[in-house]
Amino acid sequence: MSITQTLNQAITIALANLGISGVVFTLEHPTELIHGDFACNAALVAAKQVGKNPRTLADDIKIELEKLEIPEIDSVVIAGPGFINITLSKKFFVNLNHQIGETGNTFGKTTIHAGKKVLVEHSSPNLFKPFHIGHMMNNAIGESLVRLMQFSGAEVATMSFPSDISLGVAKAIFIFLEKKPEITIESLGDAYVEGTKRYEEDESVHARVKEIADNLYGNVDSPELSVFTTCKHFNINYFESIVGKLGSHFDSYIYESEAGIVGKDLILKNTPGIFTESQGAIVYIPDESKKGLNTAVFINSQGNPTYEAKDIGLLDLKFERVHPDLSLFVTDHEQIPHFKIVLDAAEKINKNWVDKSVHVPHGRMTFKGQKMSSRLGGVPLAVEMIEDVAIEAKARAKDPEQVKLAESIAIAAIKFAILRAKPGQNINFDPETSLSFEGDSGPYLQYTHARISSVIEKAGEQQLMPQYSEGESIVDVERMVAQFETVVANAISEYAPQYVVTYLLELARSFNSFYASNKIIDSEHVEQSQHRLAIAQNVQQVIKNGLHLLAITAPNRM
RNA sequence: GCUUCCAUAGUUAAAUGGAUAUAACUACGGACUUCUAAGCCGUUAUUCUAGGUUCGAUUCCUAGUGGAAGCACCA
Repeated sequence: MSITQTLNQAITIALANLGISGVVFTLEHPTELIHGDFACNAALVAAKQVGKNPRTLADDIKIELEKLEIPEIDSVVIAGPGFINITLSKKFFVNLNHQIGETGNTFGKTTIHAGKKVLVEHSSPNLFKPFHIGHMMNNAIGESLVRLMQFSGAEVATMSFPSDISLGVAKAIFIFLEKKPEITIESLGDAYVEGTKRYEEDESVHARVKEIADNLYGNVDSPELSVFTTCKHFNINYFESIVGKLGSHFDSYIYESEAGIVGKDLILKNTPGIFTESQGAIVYIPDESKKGLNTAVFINSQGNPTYEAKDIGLLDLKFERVHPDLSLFVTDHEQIPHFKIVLDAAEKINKNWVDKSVHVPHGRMTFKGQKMSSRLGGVPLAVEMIEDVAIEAKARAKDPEQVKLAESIAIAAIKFAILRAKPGQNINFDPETSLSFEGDSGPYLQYTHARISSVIEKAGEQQLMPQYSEGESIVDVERMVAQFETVVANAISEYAPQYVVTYLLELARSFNSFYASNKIIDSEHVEQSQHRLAIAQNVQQVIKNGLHLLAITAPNRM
């Protein structure tokens, strides 16, 4: 039983002994450690029901709690308007130290989604546009959710949904067939931009582009299909090499082309019925009662499925292939209205899909105050940005060994800037100010980890082994370590990686402060030294596990 | 016009309805004959406006101001 469960139960019993039941109270870590390890608001919430002053009631609850003699509780203090502040006992910390040693890299793992299957779809690329820093934002959040879900006890499947087909792609293929350039990531991007431009300027190419689109949508054997397939494979390799660097792996892909076929079929089966023909297209008209939902085109007048229909197909394929109990998908928040409509329509086809799906929207990166758009040039590519930041990291390296780490430090700095914010929030991304190696930053967390590794290694030379001592008093860093499990649990249930980020910063700061004023390796005070080493080791493990949840590497040296 | 989201120090961000709103960057100052100075300690500064609900509001509700997004065949 976790400490939270133990305390919850104890408070419920204490309340029951006072004849109080049905009170919904919270048990949380106070902002300041001075207030104890846990704070409970039961007295504040129940005061009215009982007709007592909150502080008086809190005092009564305290007495009942003390009667229970819970070994994990050291003391109970009533503070402020009537908070019940609980400080944990030495026994608890001894057990915790034990637990961290035993669980290691899985310390912090919960059972929130135990026995369930969770699907996470993220990082979906457009195969004719290079992977830019907007994609990197999606990836950072998506990958962190994957890791969090793995820590939820669920079996996790990952998926990406590449856009391989659209009228825009047909335009790009048109350019490719005409110019036959060597396939590179640049030529793909250029063809996309040029195709769009050409289509706008020259109406005479419309018929040919439509023909290409039809052949691609219909999977018809043709020169365009062959070029298209080659480009697609090329780009998937490029995509995998980048996301691999960022720590992601995808168990499977569903392409828009597949989803389009399935989606179109489903729409047609439900027309008329759920969908309606209108002006040559097939549309979905939401019920009058659905305020704010607009009519959307699912199959256009050319007979091709739109993004809406593709998403219906995607839902069908996801549930048919993976059978998830929970299906998360991560996209830009500008797609919120789109998914509202799609899910509203989807609910009428298969309610199960909608009940089990959760859309996790993220903000956009604004860059030097301007919103980035991939249709315009000048959007920084992910690889370029990593290289740029890595130059700075290299400049700080003290030896050739460290130069090799530059890239992973750069990635840490970038990911940190993304993950520290609430996912829905737009991020003002100015490398000058947002990307830091000092203070609240990814490298700061990495540095703290590396520093601890170094200390523990040095201790080994002096034959000092980390060992928890009952005689040593408990310090703030240890109390911080005890909060990790709660933080992970909250991050999982709210899809909120920023909780982990904020917590790791506090933990690292707390440790660095401890480190600055306490000598860890000290052969004259062996017991104390061993105890401090045990603390260092626990902090190191928690930082490592926390960074893992953010998909940031934890180097042993830097 | 309709719908939705957002507004926190000079800047970038944090805060399940809780206690003195948390940090970092910047600026200035400081400590260290100790294990990694990408570190530590200190100083200054913040909830858009007006109401409401509540024991308690950055958080919930109403109105306003300012910004962003979506609103028929792009994704």
